Amino acid sequence: MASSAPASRSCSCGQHCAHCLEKLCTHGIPIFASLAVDQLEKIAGKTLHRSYEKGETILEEGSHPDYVAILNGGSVKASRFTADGREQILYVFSEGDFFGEQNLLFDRPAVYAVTALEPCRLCFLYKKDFQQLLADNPDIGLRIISELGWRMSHLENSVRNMGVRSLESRIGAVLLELAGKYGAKQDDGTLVRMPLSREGLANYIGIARETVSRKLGMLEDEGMIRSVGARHILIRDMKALEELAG
Amino acid sequence: MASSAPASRSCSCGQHCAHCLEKLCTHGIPIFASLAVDQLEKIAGKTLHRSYEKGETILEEGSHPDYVAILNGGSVKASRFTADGREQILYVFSEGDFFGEQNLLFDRPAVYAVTALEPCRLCFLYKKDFQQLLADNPDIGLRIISELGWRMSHLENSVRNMGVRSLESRIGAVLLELAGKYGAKQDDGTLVRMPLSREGLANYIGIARETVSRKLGMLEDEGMIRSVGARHILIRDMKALEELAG
DNA sequence: GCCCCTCCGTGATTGCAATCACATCCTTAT
DNA sequence: ATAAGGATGTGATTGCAATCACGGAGGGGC
Repeated sequence: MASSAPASRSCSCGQHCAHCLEKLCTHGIPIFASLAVDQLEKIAGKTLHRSYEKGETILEEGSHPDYVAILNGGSVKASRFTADGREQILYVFSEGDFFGEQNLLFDRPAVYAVTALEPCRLCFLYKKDFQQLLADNPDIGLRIISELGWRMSHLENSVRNMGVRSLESRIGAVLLELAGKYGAKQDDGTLVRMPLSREGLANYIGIARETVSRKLGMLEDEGMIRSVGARHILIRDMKALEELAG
Repeated sequence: MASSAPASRSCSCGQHCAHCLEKLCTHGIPIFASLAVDQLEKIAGKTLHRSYEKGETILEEGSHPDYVAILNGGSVKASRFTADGREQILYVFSEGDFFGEQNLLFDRPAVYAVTALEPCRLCFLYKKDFQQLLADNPDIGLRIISELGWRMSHLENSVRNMGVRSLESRIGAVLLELAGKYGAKQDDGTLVRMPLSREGLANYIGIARETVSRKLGMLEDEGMIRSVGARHILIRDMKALEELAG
């Protein structure tokens, strides 16, 4: 894993131009937001990079990764499996998200598998460098706590939603979430690029694939949304959707 | 809230005897584990203390507490409510657990209410003091990350379990969890003091109260457990229960 | 162009847990 | 002790989503 040669990321133009910043893998990552450019470059120089194709496994359940992985482009899913092979998707990560910090800092095995949902790029920061970084910048610890807090909010929402009976509100909630991450405003509504297939959606909210189809069909009949191809959904009435999601 | 006068907690015997350590509210709290005794005393001197009766609300959903609360004895539940008034319990906290750190560090409103399940004691550490503490001891930040990691594992488990169809395994999982926190080994099994009523259990795992009764009855018929009064359950066959929970 | 394979929608059936209704037990206050 | 109110067990019924089964659509490779 992550065995391809790391491209040097230091800014070759001798200045910190926008162009080079954009190519810097540590740039735009929330947990590194407090670092200065030269620090970003220093860290970037220590990372390994690798691209993954759709469907490739990045991290296996139960493994002991010795790196923090930072998602630099594309999106991945993090999922757990039950004994009888059913998948429960816990998170959909996209650019700027990270994973593996628990395993690295506290030597716990990974409790979920991470799989690419589309072609994506990751950068890996290894244990020693990450710990050094944390020691030098206590601020990063705070930012990690903050990010974990958001992630917990998300899970708390999931648990709450799954405890409720109404399937519709769960569908609504997940559509809103994906709209926030992958949606683009248009004249006639918000067009959402769906990183998950219908089956993926089903495994994300914990219901059957067929039920997802049926409920989405109902929402479409009501004029709330409209399917656009297989991988896009247009939200026509955001307000109604928000009300549905509660 | 927390308006009763704080008792001074510094060690009056002039030495760090076991007796006084036991009374020190900061002693035995995991996130403070790396602090020396004099630091523990210093923090303890800055805390406010208050006791709560069963059923009392400690923290309301949506409020902006400016303290971290550390549970010093007893147990509490953290729960969210749906629009139609249904309760979903997210956590059962007991001695040594803390809450409120997200609200305090990042000024986010509390997303769950916290209510006493039995008489309990809390100590409150206010914003300024907590931030100072974090700044002085970066180690505490790491310990918070660690604890949040465990809490996330718990939620990830909950989501996974709720995504699975089998009610039995969810019941089994929650019994195991409570056994770990409130269980005592005996000759004939593990006796678990149940902090939650049957309705509480139901709201914890997201199913109906009646179903909890029925499923527990089934487990009792199978000889796996035995109800002892209303507030205790004896686990007679731990192995079978673990298998059930997966 | 064609085939193959995966993803997706839809109908019919079934099963399981929510809900409703009520009797009983337990706790607690007076 | 006793009454009152809440918590709990249990049966009957119902509703909703899982499952099963299949046809169709779309997309990628050759």
